Amino acid sequence: MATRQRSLRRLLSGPTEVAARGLLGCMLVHESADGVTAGRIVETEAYLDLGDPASHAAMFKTPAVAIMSGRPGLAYVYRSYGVHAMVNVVAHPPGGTGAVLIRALEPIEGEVLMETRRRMGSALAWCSGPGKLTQALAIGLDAHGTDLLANGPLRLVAGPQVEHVMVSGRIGISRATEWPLRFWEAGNPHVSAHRRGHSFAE
DNA sequence: ACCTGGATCTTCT
DNA sequence: GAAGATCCAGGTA
Repeated sequence: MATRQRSLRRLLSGPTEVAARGLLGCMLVHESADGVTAGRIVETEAYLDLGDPASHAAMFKTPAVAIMSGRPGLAYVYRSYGVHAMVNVVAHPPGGTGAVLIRALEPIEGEVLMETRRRMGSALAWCSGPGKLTQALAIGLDAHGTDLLANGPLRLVAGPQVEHVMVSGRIGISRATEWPLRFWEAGNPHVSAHRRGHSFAE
């Protein structure tokens, strides 16, 4: 397992878009006071450096965003629409900038907790969106800066490579919408349903 | 100081 | 298909 975490560190130290694809199939685990919740990553988006007009790195110059240039594996967490927390994993080559937005999980552990936190009956509604999964796993802004590769309560765990990966433009943004930086596991029902069409296989 | 626009989700019609 | 909830950063003054 030390080996697995090492390979994750290596994955996250490469190009952000490669990391976004490689994170599919990995697990996001959170041990909170209430109990353990965990899910398998099935949808991601890459946000690049200053050359990516949709990336916070190019849009803001705040201390929080600066973490995108920090050590690969750190968590970049921010609030969206004043309501939702979004989790990103810092990933870029040495000296670079970039992060991967975790957009959807397939619930693996702690389903009862997830249902309680989400107050939604269907399992498909628990983690099928970036704002949903942070609520289901109880990930808040206080998680910002966490090293997800350290063995802490909030962590990433490497998993088998996903075989069938689909790619499309990123969604919910207004710039560089055609850049093929959204990745998901083909056919997985836990992928966010919003604007699912218009995609292509790699 | 004020205004605007989001990497969204839910609950309506 | 549309809009409200609700916060924060950046631009403009």
